[in-house]
Amino acid sequence: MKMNKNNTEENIIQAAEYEFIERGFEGARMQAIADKAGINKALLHYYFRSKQKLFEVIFKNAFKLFIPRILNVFERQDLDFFEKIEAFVENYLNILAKHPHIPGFIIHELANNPSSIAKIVQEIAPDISPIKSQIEAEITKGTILNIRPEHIILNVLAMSIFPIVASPIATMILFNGDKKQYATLLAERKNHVSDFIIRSIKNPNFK
Amino acid sequence: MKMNKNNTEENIIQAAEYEFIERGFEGARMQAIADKAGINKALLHYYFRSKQKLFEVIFKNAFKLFIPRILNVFERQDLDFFEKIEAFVENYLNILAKHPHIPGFIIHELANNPSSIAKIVQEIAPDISPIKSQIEAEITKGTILNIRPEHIILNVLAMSIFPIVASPIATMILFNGDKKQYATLLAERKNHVSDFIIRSIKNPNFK
DNA sequence: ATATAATTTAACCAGATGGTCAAAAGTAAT
DNA sequence: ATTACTTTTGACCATCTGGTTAAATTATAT
Repeated sequence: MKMNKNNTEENIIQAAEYEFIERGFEGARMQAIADKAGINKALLHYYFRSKQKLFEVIFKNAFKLFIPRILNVFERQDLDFFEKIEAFVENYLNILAKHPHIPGFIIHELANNPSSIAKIVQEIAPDISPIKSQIEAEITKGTILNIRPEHIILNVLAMSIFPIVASPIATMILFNGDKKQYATLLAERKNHVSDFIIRSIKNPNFK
Repeated sequence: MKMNKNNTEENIIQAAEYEFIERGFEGARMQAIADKAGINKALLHYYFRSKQKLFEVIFKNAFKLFIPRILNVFERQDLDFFEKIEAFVENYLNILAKHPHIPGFIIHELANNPSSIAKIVQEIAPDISPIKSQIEAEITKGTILNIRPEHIILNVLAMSIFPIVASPIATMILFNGDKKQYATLLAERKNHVSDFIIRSIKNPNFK
Protein backbone atom coordinates (compact mmCIF):
# COMPACT_ATOMS: atom_id res chain seq x y z
CA MET A 1 0.00 0.00 0.00
CA LYS A 2 1.24 3.45 -0.84
CA MET A 3 -0.39 6.74 -0.02
CA ASN A 4 2.24 9.45 -0.26
CA LYS A 5 4.09 9.52 -3.48
CA ASN A 6 6.45 12.40 -3.05
CA ASN A 7 6.08 13.78 0.43
CA THR A 8 7.91 10.88 2.02
CA GLU A 9 10.99 13.01 2.43
CA GLU A 10 8.98 15.74 4.10
CA ASN A 11 7.33 13.20 6.39
CA ILE A 12 10.71 11.89 7.41
CA ILE A 13 12.05 15.35 8.14
CA GLN A 14 9.07 16.23 10.28
CA ALA A 15 9.30 12.98 12.20
CA ALA A 16 13.06 13.33 12.61
CA GLU A 17 12.67 16.90 13.75
CA TYR A 18 10.36 15.84 16.52
CA GLU A 19 12.46 12.86 17.58
CA PHE A 20 15.86 14.57 17.51
CA ILE A 21 14.73 17.77 19.16
CA GLU A 22 12.76 15.91 21.79
CA ARG A 23 15.37 13.27 22.64
CA GLY A 24 18.69 14.56 21.30
CA PHE A 25 21.00 12.75 18.94
CA GLU A 26 21.89 9.99 21.38
CA GLY A 27 18.35 9.50 22.59
CA ALA A 28 16.75 9.54 19.16
CA ARG A 29 15.90 6.19 17.56
CA MET A 30 15.83 5.60 13.84
CA GLN A 31 12.99 3.13 14.35
CA ALA A 32 10.95 5.76 16.13
CA ILE A 33 11.48 8.20 13.29
CA ALA A 34 10.47 5.58 10.74
CA ASP A 35 7.33 4.72 12.71
CA LYS A 36 6.37 8.35 13.11
CA ALA A 37 6.88 8.91 9.38
CA GLY A 38 4.80 5.84 8.63
CA ILE A 39 7.54 4.11 6.69
CA ASN A 40 10.07 1.34 6.83
CA LYS A 41 13.35 1.87 8.60
CA ALA A 42 15.28 0.90 5.48
CA LEU A 43 13.61 3.73 3.62
CA LEU A 44 15.11 6.13 6.09
CA HIS A 45 18.54 5.05 4.96
CA TYR A 46 17.45 5.24 1.36
CA TYR A 47 16.63 8.94 1.72
CA PHE A 48 19.29 9.92 4.24
CA ARG A 49 22.31 7.67 4.30
CA SER A 50 22.83 7.56 8.05
CA LYS A 51 21.56 8.82 11.39
CA GLN A 52 24.37 11.35 11.38
CA LYS A 53 23.43 12.76 7.97
CA LEU A 54 19.76 12.97 8.88
CA PHE A 55 20.68 14.66 12.11
CA GLU A 56 22.76 17.25 10.34
CA VAL A 57 19.83 18.20 8.14
CA ILE A 58 17.60 18.64 11.17
CA PHE A 59 20.24 20.51 13.12
CA LYS A 60 20.83 22.91 10.26
CA ASN A 61 17.12 23.69 10.01
CA ALA A 62 16.84 24.18 13.75
CA PHE A 63 19.88 26.39 13.93
CA LYS A 64 18.52 28.66 11.23
CA LEU A 65 15.48 29.24 13.42
CA PHE A 66 17.60 29.76 16.49
CA ILE A 67 19.69 32.41 14.78
CA PRO A 68 17.02 35.01 14.47
CA ARG A 69 16.45 37.62 11.86
CA ILE A 70 18.14 40.01 14.23
CA LEU A 71 19.97 41.68 11.47
CA ASN A 72 16.80 42.68 9.63
CA VAL A 73 15.50 44.58 12.62
CA PHE A 74 18.79 46.34 13.17
CA GLU A 75 18.96 47.55 9.59
CA ARG A 76 15.69 49.43 9.85
CA GLN A 77 16.19 53.18 9.53
CA ASP A 78 12.77 54.10 10.89
CA LEU A 79 13.53 52.94 14.43
CA ASP A 80 15.89 54.37 16.99
CA PHE A 81 18.15 52.00 18.86
CA PHE A 82 15.80 51.47 21.78
CA GLU A 83 12.92 50.74 19.47
CA LYS A 84 15.09 48.23 17.67
CA ILE A 85 15.69 46.39 20.90
CA GLU A 86 11.98 46.38 21.62
CA ALA A 87 11.17 45.07 18.18
CA PHE A 88 13.85 42.43 18.34
CA VAL A 89 12.86 41.09 21.74
CA GLU A 90 9.22 40.90 20.81
CA ASN A 91 9.93 39.11 17.55
CA TYR A 92 12.41 36.76 19.06
CA LEU A 93 10.24 35.82 22.01
CA ASN A 94 7.44 35.07 19.58
CA ILE A 95 9.66 32.78 17.55
CA LEU A 96 10.91 31.05 20.69
CA ALA A 97 7.36 30.59 21.95
CA LYS A 98 6.56 28.74 18.73
CA HIS A 99 9.67 26.55 18.95
CA PRO A 100 10.42 26.24 22.63
CA HIS A 101 12.55 23.10 22.31
CA ILE A 102 14.96 24.40 19.69
CA PRO A 103 17.34 26.39 21.90
CA GLY A 104 17.87 23.59 24.37
CA PHE A 105 18.43 21.20 21.50
CA ILE A 106 21.06 23.42 19.89
CA ILE A 107 22.82 24.11 23.14
CA HIS A 108 22.95 20.48 24.16
CA GLU A 109 24.14 19.14 20.83
CA LEU A 110 26.75 21.83 20.57
CA ALA A 111 28.06 20.98 24.02
CA ASN A 112 28.74 17.44 22.83
CA ASN A 113 30.75 19.26 20.21
CA PRO A 114 31.33 16.78 17.43
CA SER A 115 33.26 18.89 15.00
CA SER A 116 30.78 17.94 12.27
CA ILE A 117 28.07 20.21 13.65
CA ALA A 118 30.48 22.84 14.87
CA LYS A 119 31.24 23.31 11.18
CA ILE A 120 27.56 23.81 10.41
CA VAL A 121 27.31 26.47 13.08
CA GLN A 122 30.31 28.26 11.69
CA GLU A 123 28.74 28.32 8.23
CA ILE A 124 25.39 29.75 9.29
CA ALA A 125 26.53 31.95 12.17
CA PRO A 126 25.40 35.53 11.62
CA ASP A 127 27.66 38.51 11.43
CA ILE A 128 26.90 40.74 14.39
CA SER A 129 29.45 43.41 13.63
CA PRO A 130 26.80 45.86 12.40
CA ILE A 131 25.05 45.60 15.75
CA LYS A 132 28.31 46.08 17.59
CA SER A 133 29.06 49.24 15.67
CA GLN A 134 25.54 50.55 16.24
CA ILE A 135 26.00 50.12 19.96
CA GLU A 136 29.38 51.81 19.83
CA ALA A 137 27.86 54.68 17.87
CA GLU A 138 25.16 55.10 20.51
CA ILE A 139 27.80 55.15 23.21
CA THR A 140 29.72 57.84 21.35
CA LYS A 141 26.51 59.84 20.92
CA GLY A 142 25.97 59.50 24.65
CA THR A 143 22.53 57.91 24.48
CA ILE A 144 23.64 54.76 26.24
CA LEU A 145 26.22 54.05 28.90
CA ASN A 146 29.68 52.81 28.10
CA ILE A 147 29.11 49.05 28.15
CA ARG A 148 30.87 46.48 26.01
CA PRO A 149 28.50 45.60 23.16
CA GLU A 150 29.08 41.89 23.78
CA HIS A 151 27.61 42.17 27.27
CA ILE A 152 24.50 43.87 25.99
CA ILE A 153 23.99 41.30 23.26
CA LEU A 154 24.59 38.45 25.68
CA ASN A 155 22.17 39.92 28.18
CA VAL A 156 19.40 40.30 25.64
CA LEU A 157 19.88 36.73 24.47
CA ALA A 158 20.15 35.39 28.01
CA MET A 159 16.99 37.09 29.22
CA SER A 160 15.13 35.93 26.13
CA ILE A 161 16.34 32.38 25.80
CA PHE A 162 17.07 31.21 29.33
CA PRO A 163 13.53 31.33 30.67
CA ILE A 164 12.47 29.04 27.85
CA VAL A 165 15.41 26.67 27.96
CA ALA A 166 15.18 26.32 31.71
CA SER A 167 11.42 26.39 31.93
CA PRO A 168 11.03 23.08 33.80
CA ILE A 169 13.30 24.10 36.67
CA ALA A 170 12.18 27.69 36.64
CA THR A 171 8.55 26.60 36.86
CA MET A 172 9.44 24.36 39.77
CA ILE A 173 11.43 26.96 41.68
CA LEU A 174 9.35 30.04 41.00
CA PHE A 175 5.86 28.58 41.06
CA ASN A 176 6.21 25.17 42.63
CA GLY A 177 5.49 23.52 39.30
CA ASP A 178 2.45 25.53 38.30
CA LYS A 179 2.80 25.77 34.52
CA LYS A 180 -0.02 28.25 34.01
CA GLN A 181 1.58 30.80 36.29
CA TYR A 182 4.87 30.36 34.48
CA ALA A 183 3.19 30.80 31.11
CA THR A 184 1.75 34.07 32.36
CA LEU A 185 5.19 35.21 33.46
CA LEU A 186 6.63 34.34 30.05
CA ALA A 187 3.94 36.36 28.35
CA GLU A 188 4.76 39.38 30.49
CA ARG A 189 8.37 39.17 29.44
CA LYS A 190 7.65 40.47 25.93
CA ASN A 191 7.48 43.92 27.46
CA HIS A 192 9.56 43.29 30.54
CA VAL A 193 12.79 42.20 28.88
CA SER A 194 13.24 45.19 26.60
CA ASP A 195 12.21 47.61 29.36
CA PHE A 196 14.67 45.98 31.71
CA ILE A 197 17.51 46.18 29.20
CA ILE A 198 16.80 49.74 28.14
CA ARG A 199 16.51 50.96 31.72
CA SER A 200 19.95 49.56 32.39
CA ILE A 201 21.82 50.82 29.35
CA LYS A 202 20.16 54.23 28.89
CA ASN A 203 22.36 57.15 29.84
CA PRO A 204 20.33 59.16 32.38
CA ASN A 205 22.49 62.24 31.76
CA PHE A 206 21.96 62.39 28.01
CA LYS A 207 21.10 65.92 26.77
CA MET B 1 45.41 -7.18 41.90
CA LYS B 2 43.70 -4.81 44.24
CA MET B 3 44.76 -1.32 45.12
CA ASN B 4 41.76 0.52 46.48
CA LYS B 5 40.04 -1.20 49.29
CA ASN B 6 37.28 1.19 50.17
CA ASN B 7 37.29 4.08 47.74
CA THR B 8 35.82 2.06 44.89
CA GLU B 9 32.47 3.66 45.42
CA GLU B 10 34.00 7.12 45.33
CA ASN B 11 35.93 6.23 42.18
CA ILE B 12 32.74 5.11 40.54
CA ILE B 13 30.91 8.26 41.49
CA GLN B 14 33.64 10.47 40.13
CA ALA B 15 33.82 8.52 36.90
CA ALA B 16 30.05 8.50 36.55
CA GLU B 17 29.88 12.20 37.26
CA TYR B 18 32.22 12.90 34.41
CA GLU B 19 30.54 10.53 32.00
CA PHE B 20 26.92 11.50 32.72
CA ILE B 21 27.55 15.22 32.83
CA GLU B 22 29.67 15.14 29.70
CA ARG B 23 27.44 12.89 27.61
CA GLY B 24 24.03 12.93 29.25
CA PHE B 25 22.06 9.92 30.38
CA GLU B 26 21.49 8.56 26.90
CA GLY B 27 25.04 9.20 25.74
CA ALA B 28 26.72 7.80 28.84
CA ARG B 29 28.07 4.26 28.68
CA MET B 30 28.33 1.98 31.69
CA GLN B 31 31.46 0.45 30.18
CA ALA B 32 33.08 3.88 29.94
CA ILE B 33 32.29 4.56 33.58
CA ALA B 34 33.75 1.22 34.61
CA ASP B 35 36.90 1.84 32.61
CA LYS B 36 37.34 5.32 34.01
CA ALA B 37 36.87 3.98 37.53
CA GLY B 38 39.37 1.23 36.80
CA ILE B 39 36.97 -1.56 37.59
CA ASN B 40 34.85 -4.26 36.05
CA LYS B 41 31.46 -3.43 34.64
CA ALA B 42 29.83 -6.02 36.86
CA LEU B 43 31.14 -4.21 39.90
CA LEU B 44 29.23 -1.16 38.79
CA HIS B 45 26.02 -3.10 39.14
CA TYR B 46 27.18 -4.48 42.43
CA TYR B 47 27.46 -0.99 43.90
CA PHE B 48 24.62 0.70 42.04
CA ARG B 49 21.95 -1.66 40.83
CA SER B 50 21.33 -0.03 37.45
CA LYS B 51 22.29 2.82 35.15
CA GLN B 52 19.15 4.61 36.24
CA LYS B 53 20.00 4.35 39.95
CA LEU B 54 23.57 5.48 39.40
CA PHE B 55 22.32 8.36 37.32
CA GLU B 56 19.95 9.48 40.02
CA VAL B 57 22.79 9.68 42.52
CA ILE B 58 24.86 11.81 40.15
CA PHE B 59 21.91 13.99 39.22
CA LYS B 60 21.09 14.65 42.84
CA ASN B 61 24.67 15.72 43.57
CA ALA B 62 24.77 17.95 40.53
CA PHE B 63 21.44 19.53 41.30
CA LYS B 64 22.57 20.43 44.79
CA LEU B 65 25.44 22.36 43.25
CA PHE B 66 23.19 23.99 40.71
CA ILE B 67 20.82 25.22 43.37
CA PRO B 68 23.15 27.68 45.01
CA ARG B 69 23.41 28.76 48.56
CA ILE B 70 21.36 31.76 47.55
CA LEU B 71 19.39 31.67 50.69
CA ASN B 72 22.46 32.06 52.89
CA VAL B 73 23.40 35.30 51.20
CA PHE B 74 19.90 36.66 51.43
CA GLU B 75 19.69 36.00 55.16
CA ARG B 76 22.67 38.21 55.95
CA GLN B 77 21.69 41.23 57.97
CA ASP B 78 24.90 43.15 57.34
CA LEU B 79 24.17 43.72 53.65
CA ASP B 80 21.53 45.86 52.00
CA PHE B 81 19.56 44.37 49.14
CA PHE B 82 21.86 45.63 46.40
CA GLU B 83 24.90 44.29 48.22
CA LYS B 84 23.15 40.95 48.53
CA ILE B 85 22.69 40.82 44.78
CA GLU B 86 26.34 41.65 44.27
CA ALA B 87 27.44 38.97 46.70
CA PHE B 88 25.12 36.41 45.22
CA VAL B 89 26.17 36.99 41.63
CA GLU B 90 29.84 36.87 42.48
CA ASN B 91 29.48 33.66 44.49
CA TYR B 92 27.29 32.01 41.94
CA LEU B 93 29.47 32.89 38.99
CA ASN B 94 32.42 31.45 40.86
CA ILE B 95 30.60 28.19 41.48
CA LEU B 96 29.49 28.01 37.87
CA ALA B 97 33.01 28.68 36.67
CA LYS B 98 34.18 25.66 38.65
CA HIS B 99 31.39 23.44 37.32
CA PRO B 100 30.55 24.82 33.90
CA HIS B 101 28.86 21.67 32.62
CA ILE B 102 26.39 21.22 35.45
CA PRO B 103 23.69 23.68 34.40
CA GLY B 104 23.46 22.33 30.86
CA PHE B 105 23.33 18.82 32.23
CA ILE B 106 20.48 19.62 34.61
CA ILE B 107 18.53 21.53 32.02
CA HIS B 108 18.86 18.85 29.39
CA GLU B 109 17.98 15.94 31.64
CA LEU B 110 15.04 17.79 33.04
CA ALA B 111 13.75 18.52 29.57
CA ASN B 112 13.58 14.78 28.91
CA ASN B 113 11.44 14.85 32.00
CA PRO B 114 11.30 11.29 33.26
CA SER B 115 9.17 11.70 36.33
CA SER B 116 11.86 9.94 38.38
CA ILE B 117 14.19 12.93 38.32
CA ALA B 118 11.41 15.47 38.41
CA LYS B 119 10.72 14.02 41.83
CA ILE B 120 14.32 14.59 42.89
CA VAL B 121 14.10 18.20 41.82
CA GLN B 122 10.93 18.70 43.78
CA GLU B 123 12.59 17.33 46.90
CA ILE B 124 15.68 19.52 46.77
CA ALA B 125 14.16 22.64 45.22
CA PRO B 126 14.82 25.64 47.45
CA ASP B 127 12.18 27.86 48.96
CA ILE B 128 12.55 31.31 47.44
CA SER B 129 9.69 32.93 49.27
CA PRO B 130 12.05 34.84 51.61
CA ILE B 131 13.69 36.43 48.59
CA LYS B 132 10.34 37.27 47.10
CA SER B 133 9.25 39.01 50.27
CA GLN B 134 12.54 40.90 50.52
CA ILE B 135 12.01 42.23 47.01
CA GLU B 136 8.44 43.18 47.83
CA ALA B 137 9.63 44.94 50.95
CA GLU B 138 12.16 46.93 48.94
CA ILE B 139 9.44 47.90 46.48
CA THR B 140 7.24 49.10 49.34
CA LYS B 141 10.16 51.05 50.77
CA GLY B 142 10.62 52.60 47.35
CA THR B 143 14.25 51.62 46.87
CA ILE B 144 13.51 49.57 43.77
CA LEU B 145 10.94 49.88 41.02
CA ASN B 146 7.72 47.96 41.01
CA ILE B 147 8.76 44.80 39.23
CA ARG B 148 7.46 41.27 39.81
CA PRO B 149 10.02 39.48 41.99
CA GLU B 150 9.93 36.49 39.67
CA HIS B 151 11.23 38.59 36.79
CA ILE B 152 14.13 39.87 38.82
CA ILE B 153 15.08 36.41 40.02
CA LEU B 154 14.76 34.99 36.52
CA ASN B 155 16.89 37.78 35.09
CA VAL B 156 19.67 37.27 37.60
CA LEU B 157 19.72 33.54 36.93
CA ALA B 158 19.50 34.03 33.17
CA MET B 159 22.35 36.51 33.01
CA SER B 160 24.46 34.28 35.25
CA ILE B 161 23.74 30.86 33.81
CA PHE B 162 23.05 31.43 30.13
CA PRO B 163 26.52 32.65 29.13
CA ILE B 164 27.96 29.46 30.55
CA VAL B 165 25.36 27.06 29.24
CA ALA B 166 25.50 28.56 25.78
CA SER B 167 29.21 29.25 25.74
CA PRO B 168 29.98 27.30 22.54
CA ILE B 169 27.50 29.26 20.42
CA ALA B 170 28.13 32.51 22.20
CA THR B 171 31.86 32.16 21.62
CA MET B 172 31.18 31.48 17.97
CA ILE B 173 28.79 34.37 17.45
CA LEU B 174 30.48 37.01 19.57
CA PHE B 175 34.13 36.24 18.94
CA ASN B 176 34.17 33.97 15.93
CA GLY B 177 35.23 31.03 18.10
CA ASP B 178 38.01 32.72 20.04
CA LYS B 179 37.75 31.09 23.46
CA LYS B 180 40.21 33.38 25.19
CA GLN B 181 38.23 36.48 24.35
CA TYR B 182 35.08 34.78 25.61
CA ALA B 183 36.81 33.79 28.85
CA THR B 184 37.75 37.42 29.35
CA LEU B 185 34.16 38.47 28.79
CA LEU B 186 32.95 35.90 31.32
CA ALA B 187 35.41 37.21 33.89
CA GLU B 188 34.13 40.75 33.40
CA ARG B 189 30.62 39.59 34.11
CA LYS B 190 31.25 39.13 37.81
CA ASN B 191 30.93 42.89 38.12
CA HIS B 192 28.85 43.53 35.05
CA VAL B 193 25.85 41.36 35.88
CA SER B 194 25.09 42.82 39.29
CA ASP B 195 25.69 46.36 38.06
CA PHE B 196 23.38 45.73 35.12
CA ILE B 197 20.63 44.34 37.32
CA ILE B 198 20.89 47.01 39.97
CA ARG B 199 20.89 49.82 37.43
CA SER B 200 17.66 48.46 36.04
CA ILE B 201 15.73 47.86 39.24
CA LYS B 202 16.92 50.83 41.33
CA ASN B 203 14.34 53.53 41.81
CA PRO B 204 15.98 56.78 40.61
CA ASN B 205 13.46 58.86 42.55
CA PHE B 206 14.08 57.27 45.93
CA LYS B 207 14.47 59.84 48.74
C1' DA C 1 2.70 -3.37 -23.36
C1' DT C 2 7.49 -3.34 -22.08
C1' DA C 3 11.80 -1.97 -20.57
C1' DT C 4 13.89 1.10 -17.20
C1' DA C 5 14.40 3.58 -13.22
C1' DA C 6 12.75 4.98 -8.70
C1' DT C 7 10.53 3.78 -4.36
C1' DT C 8 9.36 0.62 -0.67
C1' DT C 9 9.55 -3.49 2.04
C1' DA C 10 10.73 -7.80 4.81
C1' DA C 11 14.29 -10.20 6.53
C1' DC C 12 18.77 -10.00 8.29
C1' DC C 13 23.26 -8.79 10.44
C1' DA C 14 27.11 -7.28 13.27
C1' DG C 15 28.22 -4.76 16.99
C1' DA C 16 27.04 -2.41 21.08
C1' DT C 17 24.70 -2.13 25.48
C1' DG C 18 22.77 -2.84 30.08
C1' DG C 19 22.66 -6.42 32.94
C1' DT C 20 23.47 -11.25 35.21
C1' DC C 21 25.89 -15.21 37.37
C1' DA C 22 28.84 -18.32 39.28
C1' DA C 23 33.27 -18.56 40.66
C1' DA C 24 37.54 -16.43 42.43
C1' DA C 25 40.07 -13.36 45.45
C1' DG C 26 40.39 -10.80 49.43
C1' DT C 27 39.18 -9.67 54.45
C1' DA C 28 38.02 -10.50 59.21
C1' DA C 29 36.83 -13.28 63.10
C1' DT C 30 37.18 -17.43 65.77
C1' DA D 1 43.57 -22.82 59.53
C1' DT D 2 38.72 -22.75 58.92
C1' DT D 3 34.62 -20.30 58.40
C1' DA D 4 31.86 -16.70 56.90
C1' DC D 5 31.37 -12.57 54.62
C1' DT D 6 32.41 -8.97 51.24
C1' DT D 7 34.49 -7.44 47.03
C1' DT D 8 35.97 -8.30 42.33
C1' DT D 9 36.21 -10.63 38.04
C1' DG D 10 35.52 -13.12 33.45
C1' DA D 11 32.30 -15.05 30.75
C1' DC D 12 27.95 -14.75 29.16
C1' DC D 13 23.11 -13.23 27.64
C1' DA D 14 18.99 -10.95 25.75
C1' DT D 15 17.91 -7.05 23.64
C1' DC D 16 18.42 -3.05 21.06
C1' DT D 17 20.42 -0.33 17.42
C1' DG D 18 22.07 1.48 13.14
C1' DG D 19 22.63 -0.25 8.91
C1' DT D 20 22.44 -3.60 4.64
C1' DT D 21 20.55 -6.47 0.93
C1' DA D 22 17.86 -8.58 -2.30
C1' DA D 23 13.50 -8.76 -3.83
C1' DA D 24 9.00 -6.63 -4.65
C1' DT D 25 6.17 -2.82 -5.86
C1' DT D 26 5.23 1.41 -8.16
C1' DA D 27 6.03 5.08 -11.37
C1' DT D 28 8.00 6.76 -16.03
C1' DA D 29 9.20 6.71 -20.57
C1' DT D 30 9.12 4.51 -25.09
